[in-house]
Amino acid sequence: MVADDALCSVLNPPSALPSAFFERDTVQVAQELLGHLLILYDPGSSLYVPYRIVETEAYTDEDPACHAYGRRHGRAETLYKQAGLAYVYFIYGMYFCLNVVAKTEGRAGAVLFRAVEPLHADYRILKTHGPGRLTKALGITKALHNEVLLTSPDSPLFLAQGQKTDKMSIITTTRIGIRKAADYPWRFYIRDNPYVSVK
DNA sequence: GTCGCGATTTGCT
DNA sequence: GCAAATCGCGACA
Repeated sequence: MVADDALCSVLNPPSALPSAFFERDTVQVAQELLGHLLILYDPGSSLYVPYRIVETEAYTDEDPACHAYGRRHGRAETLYKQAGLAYVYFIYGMYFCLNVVAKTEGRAGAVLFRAVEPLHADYRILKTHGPGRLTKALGITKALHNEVLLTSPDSPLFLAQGQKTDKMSIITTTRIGIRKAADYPWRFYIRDNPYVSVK
């Protein structure tokens, strides 16, 4: 467990979420990731920088909008591999999008990170509302594609247990920026959080 | 405030 | 050739 406003050192690393957390239904994982933490390790200061996950979307192999839909090769191959891997792709000629593979055995699927909230004051100036801005602010590139997002302190980026607040309520909507399966209610965000990309 | 455009990868038609 | 899980900027109202 990490104090929400604290940076952690290598001597006291945040506890990563177990791989079993991601070996479940993709839509359920997308919902439950809200309130948990994305931790970025800064090698310069040897500190872990925490961000609260405030907005996610789910994509599965039965979903026409998913890169794995009807296909099992190319970049989408990662979506069939083990849960907890990073799936990073380049889009619109300019932006990266960060996902974590989350699905039951034999399936394919991932959760897209659309927005995070920097928990440490020094990082609150970053623009992290929106999948493109988020990856730009955190320096996430295709270099992280296929990296494991579970182990600390080996991974530069991983997911950790957050403090769930009693009053955190979750809004469910349709996903942003897609035409296929535009009616699927698979986008989730924390109500009233200022870092959510689109209210 | 709202609208339209350009950035220029990836993979499918 | 073109659409896509996007964003920032400049034009106009």
